[in-house]
Amino acid sequence: MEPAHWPSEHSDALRDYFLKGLSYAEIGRQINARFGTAYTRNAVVGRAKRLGLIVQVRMTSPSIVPVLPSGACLILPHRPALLNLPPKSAMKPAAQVKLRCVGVQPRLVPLVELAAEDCRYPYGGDKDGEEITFCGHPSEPGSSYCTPHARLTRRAGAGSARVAGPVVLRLVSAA
DNA sequence: CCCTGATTCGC
DNA sequence: GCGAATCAGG
Repeated sequence: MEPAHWPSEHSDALRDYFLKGLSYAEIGRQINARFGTAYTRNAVVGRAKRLGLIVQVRMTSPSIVPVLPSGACLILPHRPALLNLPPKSAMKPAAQVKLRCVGVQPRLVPLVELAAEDCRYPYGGDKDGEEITFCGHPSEPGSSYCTPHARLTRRAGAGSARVAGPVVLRLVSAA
């Protein structure tokens, strides 16, 4: 990794997605797809936190209430009904966020030319006003995506990449 | 089992 | 500051 620091574009995208309500994993995948990076969701979370997007609730155990005035009780005098920032929970607008970027070359088929068996994997949804095209690769039966995209929707790296594991410590009982 | 969120810790 | 490892919940 050359850039030890997040480019502003990445941070901007992160903030955008974050405020949009996407999950960290999705944000990470989106950013990775768009910029060709390899941020893990951990990285996204960590970055988001450091960036100040994440609400840090400082709840230390002891003495949550520093002072307890005999008469004055500050029991939430104000009730801000709605906050500017959407709560990290209770929101699922982007149910199925499409992903992109895989080792595949999308045919970028326009919607009008998209066949029934073509992988409906959106490309170009990054920028507003940009034409959205689709992967167009033959999709798996029963799925709307081609193999790589279908699996991209799921987990990454796994699948046929179970190598590089923690070795197979094999005891050679040579004698 | 899979997923995600959030924190901690070493680099 | 960065991100992997790790823990915790669904």
